[in-house]
Amino acid sequence: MSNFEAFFDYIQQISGKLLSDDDKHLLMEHFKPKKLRKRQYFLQEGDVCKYIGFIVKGSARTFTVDEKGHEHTLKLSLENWWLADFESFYLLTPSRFNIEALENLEVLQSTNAQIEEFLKRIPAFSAMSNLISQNYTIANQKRVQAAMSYTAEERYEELISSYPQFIQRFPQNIIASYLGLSRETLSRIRKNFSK
Amino acid sequence: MSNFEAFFDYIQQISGKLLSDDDKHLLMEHFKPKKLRKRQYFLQEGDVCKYIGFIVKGSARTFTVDEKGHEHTLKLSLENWWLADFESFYLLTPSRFNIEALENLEVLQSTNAQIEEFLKRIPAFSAMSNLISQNYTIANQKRVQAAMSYTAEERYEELISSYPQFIQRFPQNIIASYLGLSRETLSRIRKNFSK
DNA sequence: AGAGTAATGTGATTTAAGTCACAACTATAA
DNA sequence: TTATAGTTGTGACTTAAATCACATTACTCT
Repeated sequence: MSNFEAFFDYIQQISGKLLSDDDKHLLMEHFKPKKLRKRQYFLQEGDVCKYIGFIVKGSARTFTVDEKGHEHTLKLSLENWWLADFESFYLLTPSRFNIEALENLEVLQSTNAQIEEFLKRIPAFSAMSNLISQNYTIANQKRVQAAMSYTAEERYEELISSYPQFIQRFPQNIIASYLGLSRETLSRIRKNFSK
Repeated sequence: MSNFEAFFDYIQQISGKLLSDDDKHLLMEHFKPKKLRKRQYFLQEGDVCKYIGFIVKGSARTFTVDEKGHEHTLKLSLENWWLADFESFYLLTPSRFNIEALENLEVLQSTNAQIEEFLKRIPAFSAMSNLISQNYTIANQKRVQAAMSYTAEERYEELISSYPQFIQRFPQNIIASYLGLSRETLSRIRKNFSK
């Protein structure tokens, strides 16, 4: 099935290791395809994040809603990214986040217990996991730095250079909430930019 | 040596696995004790972060200086934490950060190549590493959320509840730069608080 | 012990960004 | 195809926090 081919390629490419036929069967057996339509929820605030999803097609955002009703987008996720609230997923605690499909979404999903199995039994999976952890750590560090040290304009420029796809693919109100800005401020920054 | 005892305890406690005598010898052979006096640098901007340190005693901060000369503290680190710019350490790229001892500092340090060896050869070390990655991911997620969604007051309250030690141990200008505030604003927030 | 440096407090002023309000435009769905 | 909801732009006003300036207090180093 083509979904899985892309997934296998991803694991092999990141890890630099090959998956055996047995490995592939194990993964196919325990990763379940799941489809969400635009605006459906992968995870709702208060629920435990039981599944981690590998995005085959589509996009999603992870966000909170504060007391004033403002949404704060923590993460935007595209094809070949992992989708979960890792805090809730690892610790099995209720999530403070919502994860919503921004476009029709196809994921391959599995549980924490299964992931532990894959890590033990599939060397390529384990190597991929370690590298992904590293990348997340690096990306998070950058994001913290940007949030703390940069002005609104600088954060927008940084986003354009790091994730140009986001600008194309997501509406401005989502981008604004990802950058920690009001949509009006983002609109004004864009106006200055185009000059 | 007592330095290593605390280190071994840490690994065993986090991983839930025991270190064999061989494991311990391997670690002692390749983790080198290093002392820094207050205000000395563990890492300077522009250098590659060749070493990761396990803090046995003391504290440090990871920070950048922007064009206006303002310092932004990304991370504060205490005993039993790991000290490195992970981006530079993993990728061997020049670091954008400085890491400075805030108090006299004792670390056990090792290189990326050695860490790879420990991960392969010491199950307790590998298990510890995976759990630490998880914890970092969770902590970073919280920090991003706080930076993006919370007001100055809320960030200060959150710090008090998450890391009360920080308030005792670090001067206010450092805390302010960690929270992404001017020192004056932090001073005023504290004034309100004590009422 | 005393000079020099670093850390903190506080008022006055400025500024970046948020908020509010409304208009214009663009999807989407019945 | 028209009604409805969602998205974007823009002006007027407000506000949280930064900046500037100076006083006070606490370290630390020889």
